[in-house]
Amino acid sequence: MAQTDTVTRILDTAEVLFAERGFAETSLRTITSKAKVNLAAVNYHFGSKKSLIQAVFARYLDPFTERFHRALDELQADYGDDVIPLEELLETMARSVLEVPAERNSLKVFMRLLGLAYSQAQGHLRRYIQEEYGSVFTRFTELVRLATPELPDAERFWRLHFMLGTVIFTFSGLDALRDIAEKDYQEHVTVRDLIRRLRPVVVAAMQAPLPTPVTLAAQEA
Amino acid sequence: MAQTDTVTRILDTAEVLFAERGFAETSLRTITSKAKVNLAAVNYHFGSKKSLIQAVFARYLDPFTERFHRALDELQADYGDDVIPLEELLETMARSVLEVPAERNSLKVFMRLLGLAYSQAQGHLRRYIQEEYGSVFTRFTELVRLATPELPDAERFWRLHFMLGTVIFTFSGLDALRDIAEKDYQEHVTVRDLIRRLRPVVVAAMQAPLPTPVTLAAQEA
DNA sequence: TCACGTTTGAAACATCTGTTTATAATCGTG
DNA sequence: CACGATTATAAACAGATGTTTCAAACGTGA
Repeated sequence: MAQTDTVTRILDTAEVLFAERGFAETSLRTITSKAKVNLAAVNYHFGSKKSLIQAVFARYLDPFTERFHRALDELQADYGDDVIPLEELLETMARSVLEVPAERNSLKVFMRLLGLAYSQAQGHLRRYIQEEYGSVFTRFTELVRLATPELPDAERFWRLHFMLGTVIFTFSGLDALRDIAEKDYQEHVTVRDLIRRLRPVVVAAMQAPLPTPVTLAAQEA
Repeated sequence: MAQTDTVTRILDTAEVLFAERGFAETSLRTITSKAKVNLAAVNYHFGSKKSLIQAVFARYLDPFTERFHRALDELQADYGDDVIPLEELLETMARSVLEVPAERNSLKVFMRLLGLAYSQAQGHLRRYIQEEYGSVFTRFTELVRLATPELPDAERFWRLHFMLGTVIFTFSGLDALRDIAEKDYQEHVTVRDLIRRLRPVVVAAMQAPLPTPVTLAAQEA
């Protein structure tokens, strides 16, 4: 099939270029020439550059959400009415993320794309992701709520986003950080290695003591 | 002075547009028309768009590094040969960051720019910031090393970047997150409020137990 | 083999980009 | 005031961008 080949070749090329340089910094001409397809092929198969960007995300997020949902199903089946511990939830999420690009060798690309989705303006992207994949995260955060009853809702909300920042930021800048780490500490860092380092940090962060409440005296400006 | 007025009007406009949409997505025409100055003024006063971007950063980072250096001086004077506790170091850094845009009301812009510096390609920017302002961070991380002697060097390196991600990500997406938080939890979140919430999380993350070392059995692929 | 829908190809389109040029206005200073 | 330098302005430049057009090539079922 010539059609499918062109489509996947565009997607394969686009995802690494987007991950490397961002969306606005990657032109369709760069993509199509590197992918060895005609310039018009993008607009023919995807309609527009916007849609191409969304398609790139869908190819990662569709399998991820499906796996993540299934993993949460199993977890809930195992625990029945018992509360699922926080570590289990985090572990399950990490595993679901890791499994997605197992065939492809590009977890890096996946995480970098997520980072771009947050940091780049691209309003349409945030809306698309929220609408298309928001439900998994709602389900996940609800389970986290049950696992951390001692946390006020607002506190848990912020801490989850703190940790989201940690993960996305780390994997987004992975290459640069890895270079420094390798030069300074002579150790090659794999993604699994980073996840091993992240685990205790994230758990400790979620279980940190509550902040001191603001006293009236401390309120100024 | 007409010159100074044009220069600052360009910088004032550029920094908020950059923060809102990123560098590549903000054209010089957008900046100059919104700033009500001539298009050629940017190239006349700054030389190029690249240099304008760097100038925007310099206007934040110059005062910050100066304050931060002075604050660390005082801290080291107070503690003499004693080790400065981690909390003090973090507190000092937070205070230095907060003081910079006190006159301007744009801590948000400051943090968002930092986020962009990391996430956007813009190789020249990372180089510029590293060369121009790397020394303060070296000094800071060295003090953190003394404050956390139990951490292996590589572990501390990664944890510091984990926390950098937390902070930058949180403040970068502050507006969006604030909207959600306000809607869901009926509480208005100020920047000082967020810092109050961040403190125990960051401390707990830095002091989290060390990750379990990789066993030979667990090594696969 | 023919006809038809799908896919490719090269070229052109209009628009936007950062930068430069040449001229005019403005300012500070003697 | 007048002169020289600095700054502002409008116009043009060369190149890149996403998108569209239309003819050619292709694949497939009759």
